[in-house]
Amino acid sequence: MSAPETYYVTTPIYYVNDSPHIGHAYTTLACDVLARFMRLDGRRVRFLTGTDEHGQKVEKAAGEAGLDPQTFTDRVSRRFRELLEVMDFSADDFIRTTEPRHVRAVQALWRKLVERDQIYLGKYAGWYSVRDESYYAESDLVEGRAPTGAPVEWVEEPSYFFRLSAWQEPLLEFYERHPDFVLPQSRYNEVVSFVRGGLTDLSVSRTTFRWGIPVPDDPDHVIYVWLDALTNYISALGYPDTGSELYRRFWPADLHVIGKDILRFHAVYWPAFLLAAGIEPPRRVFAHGWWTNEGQKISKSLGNVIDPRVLVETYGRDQTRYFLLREVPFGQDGDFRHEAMVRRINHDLANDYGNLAQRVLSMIARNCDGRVPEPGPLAAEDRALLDHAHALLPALREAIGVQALHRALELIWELIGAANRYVDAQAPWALRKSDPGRMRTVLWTLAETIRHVAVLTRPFVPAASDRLLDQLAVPETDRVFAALGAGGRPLLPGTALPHPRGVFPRWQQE
RNA sequence: GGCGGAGUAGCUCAGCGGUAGAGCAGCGGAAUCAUAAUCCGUAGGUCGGGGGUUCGAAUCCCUCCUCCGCUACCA
Repeated sequence: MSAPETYYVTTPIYYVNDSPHIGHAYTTLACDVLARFMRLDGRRVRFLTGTDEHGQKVEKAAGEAGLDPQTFTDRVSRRFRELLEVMDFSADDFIRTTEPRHVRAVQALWRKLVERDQIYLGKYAGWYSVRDESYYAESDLVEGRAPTGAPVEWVEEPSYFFRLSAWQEPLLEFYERHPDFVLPQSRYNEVVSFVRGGLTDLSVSRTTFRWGIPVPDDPDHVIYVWLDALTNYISALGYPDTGSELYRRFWPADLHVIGKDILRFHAVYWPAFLLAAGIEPPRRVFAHGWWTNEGQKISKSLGNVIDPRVLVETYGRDQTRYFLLREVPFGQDGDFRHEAMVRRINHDLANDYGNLAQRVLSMIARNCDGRVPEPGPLAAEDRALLDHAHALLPALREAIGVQALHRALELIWELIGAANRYVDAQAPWALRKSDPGRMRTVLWTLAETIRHVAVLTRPFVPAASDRLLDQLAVPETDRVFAALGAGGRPLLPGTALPHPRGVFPRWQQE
């Protein structure tokens, strides 16, 4: 038996300057679904998230809170770790940039770059925005501020530079050879046109603050936060020990999921650093969009920040997960609206899905002695529904392969719709008297279809899916994709089923 | 200024050379197994404006308008 395929997916590490909000939850959610899907599909998965804890902003924020940076950072980092529980995220590792394993990796990468003559000592003079962690040319400034509106300060200091300019052509070749390195497509175009526009060497060290990883052999300098942060993707695999099991198995990463605001760092700087160090770049960077709140841009000053904790408490964990993934094509911006959320909960989850299960399981409970019915010969309509169910997994693989999470859900709901139509067309409640044998065949076909749906919704709405699988008495070991399809492990007639209970309650007007 | 994308039913969007589509909302009906949940029917919208190519254009070309993203520059 050959080794299972692997899958390495990451979130960005979240900056501890901020508490977790819907944006963080959204990114990690997407990764969680992908990780769960791949695990159920038999792949060996590594799902990484964590926190980015260095930099001037953190140093300042800690000072304002009257704490030393490490204490401050411990505190905020914990909140991000707690988000995993809140949203039911299945991360395999949580990395912090203040951990020794990470510091060691960053310094090793730095040394590697120096060794390969990719870093040189120069002098930096220019405008720097602490808030953006970014430099701006004089010409970028708008009324003395960064184009983002952030305040800037004049910085003049010795600095190490990374020879980014030397990587313009290699990067362009790399993009050309990997046309799906960046998704969505429009982001790929942006990246390519940015690099075509010319790259200048990148300042990669600071002497103006201390809270960071010291430059090896020159402790006056602290390593640029992005070089520091991006390295987490390999430090979590044990870099610089490239012979380690984790590293060999999982690098290069299959996917970095990010928000669109940090695309340049991931699609330009990161592959440039890696190419310069002789390390293979990741396979894909997917940049998703932003959420607005009831049509309004989300900002702290507006006070309309969405706390994932509140969403989960208000609407439910699976409901929140479903809404975020279904409401908006993954990659586009979305609008969070209470009304839309309620519609998704009641229509998609309670009515279409939950009620399908409930009506079928109730009929089985009442008319089949609470056991999986014994089907007779299958009619064409039965086969058609089962064929649809069996064909779903390959279709989902395709959608998931390009991170079309919304499309995957759409495909599943097409089967749910077909199953509801089938119930009405077959009218098993009428068959109860006219043809009980036929009724049992219909109910078995439906139960089997629901089994497929429940297994396939596990990555998206894990808890509810499992509650449904409990009701179908599907053993833990059969709740995987290998148990689906024509050669799978169908429900066994005669199996006793627990009393049916709804898995997706309707949202009640409060 | 440059590059890219978008403007299609009330809303969100798909279609991308061959007599205008989906979901949601709305309207009418059927059914009654079920969380009053389902199913069926119903969309008369100059496909942003104008011009062109074609037997035929949301669909190709030109042009204009509006919006969005990336990027550059002037000051």
